[in-house]
Amino acid sequence: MHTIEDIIRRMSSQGLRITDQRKTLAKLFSETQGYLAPKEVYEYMGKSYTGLSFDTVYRNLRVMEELGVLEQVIFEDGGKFKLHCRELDHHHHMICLQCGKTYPITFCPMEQTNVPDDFQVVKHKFEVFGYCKACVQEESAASGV
Amino acid sequence: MHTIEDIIRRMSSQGLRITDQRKTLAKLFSETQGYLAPKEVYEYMGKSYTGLSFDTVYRNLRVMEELGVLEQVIFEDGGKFKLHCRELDHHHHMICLQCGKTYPITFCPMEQTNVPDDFQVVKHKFEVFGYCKACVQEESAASGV
DNA sequence: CTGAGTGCAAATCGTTTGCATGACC
DNA sequence: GGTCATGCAAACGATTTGCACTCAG
Repeated sequence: MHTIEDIIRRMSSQGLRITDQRKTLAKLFSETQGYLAPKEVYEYMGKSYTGLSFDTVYRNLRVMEELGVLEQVIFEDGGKFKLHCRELDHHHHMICLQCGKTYPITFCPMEQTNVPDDFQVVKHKFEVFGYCKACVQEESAASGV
Repeated sequence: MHTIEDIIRRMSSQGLRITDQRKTLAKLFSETQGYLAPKEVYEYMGKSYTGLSFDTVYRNLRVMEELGVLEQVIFEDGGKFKLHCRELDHHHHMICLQCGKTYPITFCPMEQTNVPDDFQVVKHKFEVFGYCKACVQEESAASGV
C-alpha cells in the first residue's frame, strides 16, 4: 500500500529532507484517489501554511514525480498528479469527469491489437472517461423531480 | 478525401473568407499525415509570408478546429493539430514519436472492455506510441556502422 | 554547521485579446 | 464599402528560475 509512511520513507531514502510541507503532501496524496491539479494542491496546502508559495508546490510535485512517487497526466485543462500505481500489475483507468477519481481496468488492449511488425511500440494509453456511480446519482438527485 | 479544395469549400460555405494564409493552411494540412504544433505551422507559413504573426496562426487553427476541419490533441509538450478524421469509421491511432505521423488502428478496445454498469461512459482514448518504419530505419542507419 | 528547501519576484513559454489597418466578396 | 482578417503589442495563465534566507539532518 501507499501509506503516508511509505511515501515519506521513499523520499527520505532518496536523500530528500522531510519538511512539514512534504509530510502534508504525502498525506494528501495517500488519501486522494483521483487526479489533483497543482492549483488544487496549492489550495489544500494553503489551509495549513499561511506563507505558502506556488513555486514550492510545483517544485515538490516535480520532485515527487521524478522520484516515482507521483505520476503526471496531461488533460485538456492542464497537467494533474496522482499517486503512482504499482508497476507490478499493469492496468488502465476509468476516470470520472466530475470528481476525478480513477478506477482500474485490468484489461489491456495491447494484447488484442494487431500492430504491424515495422512499428516499434514504446508505450500506449487507454483511458475511459465518464461519470462514476456516486456522481451519476448526485446528478440525477439534483435534476430529478 | 480531404483535398485542399474540400477544405476550402468547407470554410467558404461556413462564411469564412478565403485568404492566402488559409489556402496555405489548407494545403499544409491536406499534405500532412501527422500532428503539427502551432509553432511548426507558424514556421511553415513563415516561408511564404514575411510579416506573419503568431496570433493569426492560432486564430486560424482555432477557427478551423471549431469548424470541424481540424482536430486538436493535447500531448505532453502541448496541443497539436491534424486533419479531422471522418467520424464514419471510428478508429484509433498509432503515433510516431519521431515524425508525428499517425496510422489508423481499426480495433477498438471498448468492445472488449468490461465496464461496470454504474459507470456512465462518455468517451475513451486509445493511443499507441512508438516509431514508424521510416524513422526506425533512419535511426539504425545513423547509428549503425 | 552545511546544503537542501522555501518564499519572493521576475523571467519564460504558450496562448489569447484589443485595437487600428488592410483585404475579401 | 462593409465586414472579416491580419499584424502589432500587450495581457494572460501556467510553470520555471535566480537569489537570499531558513531549517532539517
